[in-house]
Amino acid sequence: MFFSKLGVGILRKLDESLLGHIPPFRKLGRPEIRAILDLAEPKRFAAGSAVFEEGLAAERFYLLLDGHIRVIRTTEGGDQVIALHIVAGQLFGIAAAIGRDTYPATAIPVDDCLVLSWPTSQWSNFTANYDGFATESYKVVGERMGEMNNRLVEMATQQVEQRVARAVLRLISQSGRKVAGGIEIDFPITRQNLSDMTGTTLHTVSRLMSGWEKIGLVKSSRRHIVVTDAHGLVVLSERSG
Amino acid sequence: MFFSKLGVGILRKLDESLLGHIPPFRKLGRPEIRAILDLAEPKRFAAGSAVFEEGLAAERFYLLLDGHIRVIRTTEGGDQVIALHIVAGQLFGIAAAIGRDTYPATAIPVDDCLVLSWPTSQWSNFTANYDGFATESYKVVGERMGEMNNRLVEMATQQVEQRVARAVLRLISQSGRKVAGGIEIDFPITRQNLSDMTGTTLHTVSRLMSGWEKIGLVKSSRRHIVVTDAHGLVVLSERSG
DNA sequence: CCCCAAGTTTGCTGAAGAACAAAGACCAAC
DNA sequence: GTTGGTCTTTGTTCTTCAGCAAACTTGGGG
Repeated sequence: MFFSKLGVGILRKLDESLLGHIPPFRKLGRPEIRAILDLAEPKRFAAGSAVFEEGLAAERFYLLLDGHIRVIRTTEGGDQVIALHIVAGQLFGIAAAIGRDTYPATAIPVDDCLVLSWPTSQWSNFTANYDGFATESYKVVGERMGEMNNRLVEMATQQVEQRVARAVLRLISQSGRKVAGGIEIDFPITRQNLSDMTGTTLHTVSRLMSGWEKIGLVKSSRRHIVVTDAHGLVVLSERSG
Repeated sequence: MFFSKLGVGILRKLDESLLGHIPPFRKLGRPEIRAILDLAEPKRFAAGSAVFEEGLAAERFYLLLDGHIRVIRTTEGGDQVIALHIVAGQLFGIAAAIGRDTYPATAIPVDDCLVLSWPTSQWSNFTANYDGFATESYKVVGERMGEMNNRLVEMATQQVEQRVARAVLRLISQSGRKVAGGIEIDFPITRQNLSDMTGTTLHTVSRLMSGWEKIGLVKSSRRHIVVTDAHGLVVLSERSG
């Protein structure tokens, strides 16, 4: 993690290049980025401590600088569903972008996270005055919508094994790190988590993973998954219909 | 249907009040609405003929004036999933709003539909120059996202009976008409359609509906459903977890 | 170093619902 | 009125996967 060793204070003097390569800010000049940074509140979150919770007033919007965030919804029955994962460089909590005034889900850091945030009241300022910010933000909304849509289709048409395989593939494509012998998911993830992403049980996920390990598709240990044969997993995820 | 008896030509001289009560245009004055109407292409679609198809270049965006539209996605395996229904007064095909240049799904009229459409190139003009248009459009995006999210959670956590019940309830809330003895879904809908909305089979939906009819929750005939005890259906939809 | 909590594996059983099958009902067109 | 296509119902069988239960593994904290 880039910033793990740095104190939060350092952000105050951080070079404007910090945001310069992140899509929503890519088109901006240094003075503009400086202005944006001056309005930002940097904050560190430990794994497990919610950044914001479903239903609360959306007072701020966020940018994840480092770490991974899990966006979850909890049903009345206590079931948890993981809606999506946020990776470094992405905006989140942007309820304002879609005309909402409460957060639709809860954001939980999976590991130590470093985030910037701004008051929601700044949203219209950003979209109106910073070139490309609105466009990029809506593109993010579009991508998430597309992903949700795909998952909906999967849930409706695919078997558990295919769904779990796709979830794993999605994770390595969004947040994979090349390692010797394959690609690993670069944040801690449990069978329970995978089952919350796919609408199944940890038991079933465990059985599937064991099976995959036996035929050489993955290698996993506690809270840790390496895909050793991504192609094989793709093939499996497309089986049967 | 309001316009069923009218020719399309009449739109050319339609009063500006036509759009005045529709949310995205609510804040506009008559000259502005006139300008928008002048850019619009009105068109009638018969049930079953696609307005646009998944994957095609998003050359226009649409407003549904009358009728009902079903937005579907088709898998490689040929399975169909109904993503949502559009009712009169709603924008659709607004890929531009979320930074896409192709349509993410196919739009099929369920009954005879009357739509207005504009070239996508006008999108930035509308959002920039017409007060409230952007805000309302993004609110629509937000609502659809919320609905999809809810369905995702349902698919992951609920049983078939609960899912189907909720689908029916959602339909009557979005597109219900009060009739003697209950609320009816005011467009034709088959068991197959309901199963495409809930990820089950027409057989299972048929069994469920028969059961519900027996205990007095609904009354249905060919392509036609009346909910006679909405409260009972809500109770049922919340059962078990 | 040991303990404990969190995470994982595995076996067994049963229920939900899909798949297969076939007949019946309704509607529109001829 | 007849015919054919679409939609619906109902029965039976079979698969998948959730539920329950219990043991095992792992790694961090005291």
